[in-house]
Amino acid sequence: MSVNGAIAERFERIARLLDVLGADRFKAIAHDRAARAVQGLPFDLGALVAEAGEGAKKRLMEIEGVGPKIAEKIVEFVRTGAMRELDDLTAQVPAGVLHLMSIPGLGPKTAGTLWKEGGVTDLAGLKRIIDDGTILNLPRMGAKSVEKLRASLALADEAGKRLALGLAVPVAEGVVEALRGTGGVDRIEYAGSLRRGRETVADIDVLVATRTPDPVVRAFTTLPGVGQVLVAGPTRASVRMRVDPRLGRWSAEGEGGDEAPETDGPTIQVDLKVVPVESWGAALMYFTGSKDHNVRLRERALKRGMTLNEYGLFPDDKGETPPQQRGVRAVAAATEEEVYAALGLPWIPPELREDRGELSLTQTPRLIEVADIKAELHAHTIASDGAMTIEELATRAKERGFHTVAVTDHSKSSVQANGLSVDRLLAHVEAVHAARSKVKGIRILAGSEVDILADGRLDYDDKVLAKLDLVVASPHTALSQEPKAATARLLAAIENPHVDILGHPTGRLINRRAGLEPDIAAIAKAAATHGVAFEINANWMRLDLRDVHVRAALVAGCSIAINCDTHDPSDLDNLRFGVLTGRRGGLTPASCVNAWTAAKLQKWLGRRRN
DNA sequence: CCGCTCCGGCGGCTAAGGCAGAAGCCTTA
Repeated sequence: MSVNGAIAERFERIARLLDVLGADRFKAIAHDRAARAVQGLPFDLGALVAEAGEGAKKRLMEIEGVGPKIAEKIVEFVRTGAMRELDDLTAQVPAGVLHLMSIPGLGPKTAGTLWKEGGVTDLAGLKRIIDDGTILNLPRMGAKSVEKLRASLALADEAGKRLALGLAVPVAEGVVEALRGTGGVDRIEYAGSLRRGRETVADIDVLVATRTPDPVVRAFTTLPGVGQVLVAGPTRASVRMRVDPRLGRWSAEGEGGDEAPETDGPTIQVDLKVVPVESWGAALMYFTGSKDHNVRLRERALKRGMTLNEYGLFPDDKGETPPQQRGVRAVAAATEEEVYAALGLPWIPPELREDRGELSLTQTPRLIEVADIKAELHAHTIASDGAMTIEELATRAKERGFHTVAVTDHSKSSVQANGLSVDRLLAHVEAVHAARSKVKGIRILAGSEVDILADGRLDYDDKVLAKLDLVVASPHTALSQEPKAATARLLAAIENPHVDILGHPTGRLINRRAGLEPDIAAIAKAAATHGVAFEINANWMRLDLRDVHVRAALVAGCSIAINCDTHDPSDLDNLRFGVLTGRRGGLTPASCVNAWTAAKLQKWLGRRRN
């Protein structure tokens, strides 16, 4: 785990421990905020502390959400590898108590009560007192609560998991389409972290505007695939829904274990919120989040004498009951644009709503869009492990409106993917040249996805690489090497004069493999110097680079490529996920090589050739 | 604990739903 990740994880643990101990809840919130701030930083805290020396604390306090105490804990962790405060807190609470809170519906207060008054120290202990009935002796524990706990406990493993973006999107679109068909739906859209384009989601949020909520809620709770109905009121409902495994591609490409489709498939919580259409904008903001972004907006509203909730932005009359219930007229509510404008802000793209400084934007940034992408620069054919011929690949790319496609089959070390020997590669280059006369109207580049070996050498000699129009260099093996070795490895690849794009730089697989943890700032700096682009691999199982790395790469001045790593025609549909990830990192068309004109792209590819 | 504002102290986003226990707490979003 990266230093930032390790620190964030510890701050979160401190927050949860403070919650359970019933300590100052604002202190817990502060640690949660610090955790998220640290996670989103485009630089490494280990490096900052090392470089800044005595001034480290002061530098750290420049980070929003990091004050003197948090800064000291960061310095302490970087220098000693530990946080005494965390150790002290951990010693006060049995290890299993924090796991209790992973059960939906069981929060810190209940966990505290179960532990202190019920002697429960882990999930097994909870199960025991549910089974023998003694749980009923505890305060606020009735038959109904216990029954819910029992049901949630049975699904505890399932509920804690986050679902990959690429699996969640089809579920969300299915729900939206099904409900759109019920009568009286004015507007419907999915929101939440899915709309923000996060790589994984804990639940799916769907927002509906209608004058007749009852039939919509009823239709929702009886959709096919709905298991448990968690709550169902007049304006909101939550269910657990089965994810159809056929929706996603389950077997990983080439390397790594092929995962057998699970017979049941995973489940995901889906939340429905119903609002009147005049509140659409405010409700969409509320339901899109992030929570931290919303908190910032509400604070901003209060400072300006207004109050913001999911029904609108209202004048703040300090009333006891919510303003909309007293017929107070909203300052803004119908569209997101007008609510942001009334708060003195430009419309902020959902992908940036993470409380990472987006409230200081003065105009809406023009982020990359799917329609900007005019080239696929990482694609495989039947020569290695793809499903298409060169001609078919080129035809499909052309159909998408692309001006360029690069044929980049695997190199010789990727034996499992039928990587090309030097002789086969040279013949393949000839085949690509031949295909140019068969498929007109698109530029077909002869390239390779060449393995970056564990020590940083490339899988083909420079003489061979020199014959190619484009080289994507990617790590495929030795993906658990030490960060230092990983950094040196990727630096070596970047410094090779034939490399154009660093493909899926960390090799991580979402929910399956952590991948390399190089010093992103260091390799980004080198990539900027050598004119090498970093890839966002758009496959939803990869999304590699990830969002915060994209941001770090852009800060360093790198160009970014968004590639589908196409193996079969449907892979080009993954482009949207790569674009979302780029947007989350603040990527604009100017910094995305796939969005450049054919001429500009060609000029860039020629920069170190000839 | 943080940020703000002023150097010591104070306030900190908002609402709905569900349960337990009869007004309020807890959880989640």
